[in-house]
Amino acid sequence: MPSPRSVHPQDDLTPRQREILDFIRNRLTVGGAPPTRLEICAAFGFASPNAAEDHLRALAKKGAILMTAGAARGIRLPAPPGLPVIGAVAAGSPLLAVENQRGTLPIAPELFSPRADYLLQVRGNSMSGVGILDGDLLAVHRTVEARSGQIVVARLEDEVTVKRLQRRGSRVELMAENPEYAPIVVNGPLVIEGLVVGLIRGGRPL
Amino acid sequence: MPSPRSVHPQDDLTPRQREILDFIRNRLTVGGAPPTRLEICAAFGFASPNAAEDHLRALAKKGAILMTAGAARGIRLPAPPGLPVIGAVAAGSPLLAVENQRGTLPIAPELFSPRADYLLQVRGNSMSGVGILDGDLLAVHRTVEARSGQIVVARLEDEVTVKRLQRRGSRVELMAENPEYAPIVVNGPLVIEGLVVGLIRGGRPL
DNA sequence: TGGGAAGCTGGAAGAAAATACAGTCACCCA
DNA sequence: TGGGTGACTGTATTTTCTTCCAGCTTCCCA
Repeated sequence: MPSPRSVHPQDDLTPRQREILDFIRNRLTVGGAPPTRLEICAAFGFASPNAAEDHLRALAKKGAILMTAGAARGIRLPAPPGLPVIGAVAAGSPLLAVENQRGTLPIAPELFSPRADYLLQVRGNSMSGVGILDGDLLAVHRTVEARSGQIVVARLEDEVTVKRLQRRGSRVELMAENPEYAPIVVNGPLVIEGLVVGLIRGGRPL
Repeated sequence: MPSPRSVHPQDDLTPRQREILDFIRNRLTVGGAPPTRLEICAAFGFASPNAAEDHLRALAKKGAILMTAGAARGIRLPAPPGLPVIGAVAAGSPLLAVENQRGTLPIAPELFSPRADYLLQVRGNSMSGVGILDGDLLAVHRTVEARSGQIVVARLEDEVTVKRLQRRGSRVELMAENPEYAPIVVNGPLVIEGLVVGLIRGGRPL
């Protein structure tokens, strides 16, 4: 079995490599074309093009970039720039959620702050009070840290739900934003999957 | 006065030049980097790199592309691909609206259907019933045609507002989606500025 | 009817870029 | 106390790319 490469190749990069990758990303979005070795040298103060070459080799080996041999500016990003769309999640009374990627939308993760890692399609109207409606795509930042009052993507057993996190002392509650839905008092294992950092609605006239 | 170059530089291109431009656009989005002269030759069957060079010169002269002299793959697109963000519009009781571009967000117009032409920032909560909240960015498709029941950007005198259009025979009403706001019965001049085709909320955790 | 403009061929010079080879230095780890 | 890895310097070679030159054909239009 081949080594199970991380879903986020940038996770196992060194800090320096991450800097290089960020620079390449920036050049691709701002300038429209990937940098050359010499441009990387100029940006980081390297005296030798081989310093850049080494970094690119390392990034390519880790899957963070793709390189076209022999081509000028032959650096490409492996994943088409955009956010993966994850299948519907129960936002009504929690239903089974499938972590199944439906596709990709050409939206920059940096459009949101903190950066979005994926889009999650909402099912149900339990959060309609804060303008999250059935079918909306939520931009989610992957994290396990969430403060009380924030809207989170949470997993209870095998069910994924979007709710407002409420900590009252030791008690943890998941609050809907719709009077028709009662708060869920957590006593089983709760996993915070991420923080809701944005919302996209579209594809048809509203 | 210099010739008033069109806002859409691709409008006064020859069919062949448009083909070349489309190819460059495709390479930029699919491949991540602009093509070289020889790659253009290969794609179109040219025998000489100068055929590509001539086209690039023509495209640059017409403002459809920008070229960095001496750089490999030095072709760039003039407008950063994205949607202009228009300043806040009154979505409460209609206030003065400024058609002032604040900036640009890197979002593909084709993300919405029909295609979005600009983003309009909402002020007020008159449309909260359909999940449009204060500060949201609405994706707007520029059109004067709207059917009854659609959510439109409308101009009444000098005021711009977002409401649901309601035609009852000859009477035209602009309905809020919030019980605190009364319907507006239109008797003065009404201009439909566009159709709301999407929504983006972000920039901070919700 | 003649003169641009668009759209090409063919060739070639020189700059820009990729890439190989041979090292150095610091750090972590077994 | 090595040995591997990351992060570089310095030099050199080859390939890719840009860019220029000189021409050719077709079409439109004044």
